[in-house]
Amino acid sequence: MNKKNLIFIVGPTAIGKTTLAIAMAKHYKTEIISADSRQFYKEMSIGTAVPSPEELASVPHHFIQHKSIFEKYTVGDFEREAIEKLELLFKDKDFVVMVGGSGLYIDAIKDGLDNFPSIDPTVRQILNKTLITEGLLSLQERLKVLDRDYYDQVDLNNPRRIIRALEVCIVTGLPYTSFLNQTKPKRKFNTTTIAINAEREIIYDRINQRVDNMMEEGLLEEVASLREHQTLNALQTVGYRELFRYFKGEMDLDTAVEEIKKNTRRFAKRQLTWLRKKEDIFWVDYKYHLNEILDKAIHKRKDQ
RNA sequence: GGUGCCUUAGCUCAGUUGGUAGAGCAAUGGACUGAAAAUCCAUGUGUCCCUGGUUCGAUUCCUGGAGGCACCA
Repeated sequence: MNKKNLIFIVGPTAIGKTTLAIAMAKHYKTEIISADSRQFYKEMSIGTAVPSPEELASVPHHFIQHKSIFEKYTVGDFEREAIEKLELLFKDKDFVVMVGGSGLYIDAIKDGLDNFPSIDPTVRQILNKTLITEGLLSLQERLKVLDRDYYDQVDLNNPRRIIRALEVCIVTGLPYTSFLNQTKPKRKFNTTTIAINAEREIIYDRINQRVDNMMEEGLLEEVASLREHQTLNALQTVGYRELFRYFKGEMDLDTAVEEIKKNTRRFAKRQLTWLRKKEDIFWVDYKYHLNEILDKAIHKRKDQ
């Protein structure tokens, strides 16, 4: 029987995932891997709510601010690096904690993504231009020719989905769908997923409070220092985009802060939508007791 | 105290020549395999302030209240 266990801590933003992850990691005398698509970047810290220096010092963390916003970094890259790191950690640990709010990144570790060849980024650039010059319909028609199966199932209104499929089709000469549902190697560890949740009103209160705290900590200055890079993908992030707009004079500061709160609320809602459909999640209230989680979610096999 | 105006969705308001109502924003539900804090789709949630009256029928008209705003005292 496999004794290696990966514990995922998930949930909407600002619910307290970091705190639980640290408590859990301390309990098992282990380390934490972050699966947060924005805390990867070393140039961003206030707006991404990376753990505090004290928190980072209390338990070893990985994949926090290990990349630059100037680097291209994909879910696939993360999957490879994180699995490699996990194998290393599992050499002398039975438990590892992974924490993050990016559902796709969690799933990539839990179940694995299909293998795709890497795609030259210029292909996507060209397709993005085509979207502007020729319109979505033109891209839809190309997809219809190159991958009729995907054309029939994809959300045709979503340019991101269409462009992703097209870039794979164009570069490989094969339909996008031909890469899907490959038999993926089974993970060499067990997984337990713990999702923290609370009433919507409580989540929203916490979000509002956190945004105010970020502003007090100097989010405005952090964003100002990144202004010239605002078109980079990593900076397409709640808390940054709104303040870039403020600097452009599109809205006053109070409005920008309200927009940050609103967009963070919407983000939290999308996170919950992603999690709700999962069947093997152990949901806990934000006023959890660690021992209860350990007993019921992780050590449940002992009782059976 | 007097006069005028206002009270309809969480907010700002429109509207019904009397047949129980609709916009914007907010919100809610959903999709999503290398951009994912991204991107995309769908949805109106309501003692029409209260009370009597007229009427087959009142959120709409009339009486009387309550609250708000403005002006006059």
